[in-house]
Amino acid sequence: MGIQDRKEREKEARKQAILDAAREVFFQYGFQAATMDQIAETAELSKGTLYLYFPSKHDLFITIFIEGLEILYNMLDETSRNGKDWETQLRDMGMAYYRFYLEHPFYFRILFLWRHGDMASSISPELYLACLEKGRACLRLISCVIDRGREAGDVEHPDSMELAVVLWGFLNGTLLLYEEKEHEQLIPSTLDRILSVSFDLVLDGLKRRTPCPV
Amino acid sequence: MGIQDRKEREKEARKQAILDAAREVFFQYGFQAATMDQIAETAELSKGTLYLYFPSKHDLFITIFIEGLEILYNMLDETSRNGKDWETQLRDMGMAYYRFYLEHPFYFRILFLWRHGDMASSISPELYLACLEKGRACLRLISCVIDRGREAGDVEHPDSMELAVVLWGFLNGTLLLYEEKEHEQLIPSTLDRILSVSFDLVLDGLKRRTPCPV
Amino acid sequence: MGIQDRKEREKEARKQAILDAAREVFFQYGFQAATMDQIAETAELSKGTLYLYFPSKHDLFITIFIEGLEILYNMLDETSRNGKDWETQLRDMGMAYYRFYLEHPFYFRILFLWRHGDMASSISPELYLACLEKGRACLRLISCVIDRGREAGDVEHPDSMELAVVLWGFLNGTLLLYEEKEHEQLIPSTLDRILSVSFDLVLDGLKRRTPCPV
Amino acid sequence: MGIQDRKEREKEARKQAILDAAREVFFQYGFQAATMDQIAETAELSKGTLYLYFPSKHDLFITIFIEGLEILYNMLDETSRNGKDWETQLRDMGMAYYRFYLEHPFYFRILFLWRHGDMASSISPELYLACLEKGRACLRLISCVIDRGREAGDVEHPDSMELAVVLWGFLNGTLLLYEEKEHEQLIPSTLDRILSVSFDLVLDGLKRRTPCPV
DNA sequence: CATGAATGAGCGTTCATTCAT
DNA sequence: GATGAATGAACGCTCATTCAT
Repeated sequence: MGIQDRKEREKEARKQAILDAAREVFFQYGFQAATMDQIAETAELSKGTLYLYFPSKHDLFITIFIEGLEILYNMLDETSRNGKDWETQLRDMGMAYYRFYLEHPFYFRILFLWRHGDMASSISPELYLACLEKGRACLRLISCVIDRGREAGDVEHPDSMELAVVLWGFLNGTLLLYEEKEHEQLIPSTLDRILSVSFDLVLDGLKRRTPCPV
Repeated sequence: MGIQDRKEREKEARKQAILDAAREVFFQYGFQAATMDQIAETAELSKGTLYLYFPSKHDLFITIFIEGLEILYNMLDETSRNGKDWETQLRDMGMAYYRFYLEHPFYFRILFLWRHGDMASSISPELYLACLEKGRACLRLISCVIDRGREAGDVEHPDSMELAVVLWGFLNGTLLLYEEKEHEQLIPSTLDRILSVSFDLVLDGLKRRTPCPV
Repeated sequence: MGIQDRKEREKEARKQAILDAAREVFFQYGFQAATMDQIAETAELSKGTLYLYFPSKHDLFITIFIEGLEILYNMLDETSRNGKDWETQLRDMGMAYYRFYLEHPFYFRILFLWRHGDMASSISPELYLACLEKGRACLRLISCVIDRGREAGDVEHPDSMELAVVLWGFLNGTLLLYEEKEHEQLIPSTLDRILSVSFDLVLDGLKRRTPCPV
Repeated sequence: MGIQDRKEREKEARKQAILDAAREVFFQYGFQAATMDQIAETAELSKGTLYLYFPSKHDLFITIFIEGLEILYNMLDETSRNGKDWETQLRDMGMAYYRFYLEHPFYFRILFLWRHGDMASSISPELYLACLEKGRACLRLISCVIDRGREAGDVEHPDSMELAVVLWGFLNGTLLLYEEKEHEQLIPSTLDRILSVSFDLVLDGLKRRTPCPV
């Protein structure tokens, strides 16, 4: 029985080696510019072997894509369990996303920056669905926190999932601004400051506005 | 005398025909995947003719890119002159951007979605600077409106350009969410609703919060 | 009648303008790399006009080629009339060729360096024959001088045309050595010196060797 | 063990097949006019395969070029060891060059006839230096023989390398005359005769001229 | 199972030549 | 006669994928 296991393990190890190489190459060059030759060489494997483990360049890429999604999800998930009040927690989750952006800039780029063309049509349906579901899960983590705000009476808006989408878009858009090569010449402020302003603004906007008497 | 003019007009018309074809192809496939063959075929011209009017694929693309930038700028600019109070105007400008997105979705994609690689290095410096300046001009339009809010004492934050960047990023991020092919399965709401929520939230967040007495 | 003449003259002038441009461009870039566009632009004429006066790029080139041949011929011819003794004259003609090389290096290159591929097959037969005849004429000038050496009893070899060919080849080969980009690294001497050695050697070799008595 | 060897041999064979095809095509058309498509078709391989074995058209060409250089060097080198007296040996080396020309006319053309443009700039420096050094080595072989003539007191000129260059140029120039397509109509003698005359003339010119007493 | 040699369609760009005006 | 816009066949080179071993 051990033989079977070992083979299984070796196979998995090989797959990881390929993924490691693909990650490195995709991170450095992006999807289009990366070549299977580069990946094969980096993995110290033959090009043919790549196709034994992954049916296409697209699939290889989407696997890396999902990795990033999972890392992001886990960072958000962990934060969502920190037991703080909803407002602090929401801000923490924003910061967690920011940390993801800082610590895994290449994953961030792959997830939100590089266009994937008609990738959807060229990858297997399972992978496609897996991507979707993971994205939904991230949004759910956020909407849960907002729900707590609503339960506390701090948030008025009735649909917390909608708010989650809005917040997600906000943060994303801000980070993306800084991904442009020219951002220094376009934006007169650091990302840190801009994000700080964003958080304040969003949280203020989110909180129920009790009309001031008089 | 008419002959000269007619020739001029025909030449311009041909240039437009090429741009029309290029727009169509770039819109459908993006910069990388589009080919000069496709553009030539779409324009019903030979490939060589393309190079009579545009020195390279990059130049063709950047011309389309700038078209989009100008359309967007003009829509924002027009709105910025509508003479309404700052809050309404800011909302109107957001809606103008939204209209741009709705009416020119492909331009939107070209401007904000598709990565342009190191396009900067392969286009003429003048074009590059023109692009940057146009982008800055858009941000200035926004910051001007915010300034009016500050002057009216409604906005506390001292740096209106920073706020403009934040708002721009917010709106962008939200729109981008809907650019994903899978958005229907990811987001449980229409873009209309999401944007409405966004505007409310941002404007509420923006306005000076006079601490409620008591 | 004057009108006819003027038209004729204008036509000739146009042809010369084209040739001037072609010469400039061919000299700078060689046959292959030169383009009809460059020539047209240099001539300040349209590309179509070039084809009105010359049936092809090849013909244009061969016309320049013949120009060079005529210059060379005239320089040799002039020298051949200087009335000096045969040995001095032969040396003078060698020097004339060297002067041609120095004063018209681009013509030299066109005549002896740049390969013309199957140019022969793509130009008109008349031009082709004209080239040949001019080349023969040059050789005849040399053989005539040698004949005088034979008549003077200084040269033994019976066929002066053969000797002319040999001398022509000698000089050519020596000059060609210096046309290689790398000649400085290959040849440990200046062209002046090498040619001086060559002339001495050839003239010594040419002169009848009366076996030394004893 | 044999498998490895066989693969190695097959690879080498393929490389040779490509070189054979390239030789054929370059010989027929020269560097510029030859195309990779032609070479691929001649080799009965796909174009991509060519690039598996040679990184560029230039490299393919320079490999053929060096082949020719080595053949020539070896023919000269072999002759330089024949132990005969210097005069006979020098004549033999001339004949060896002539044999090279006769037996490898296309290599001759590649080495001395076709311009290589700025090939120097597009090949690796090592290859470039190797070419130069091989050329120098050929000249050295000649100068060594002349040195023996000087030591024997038969040659007066003090710089045997200079003489070697002169002789090399002489022979080259003569052979080149016969490379012109039109040589039959230009030159009234066979190459054999012309070379024979050349050798006599050069050797006579080379030998010390003891002034005839009386 | 792993290899890596082979494929071939495809790319952006060039340029001699043609031809309607 | 003169124009110059249009052509289209090439070109050198790339690279995702296949398949015999």
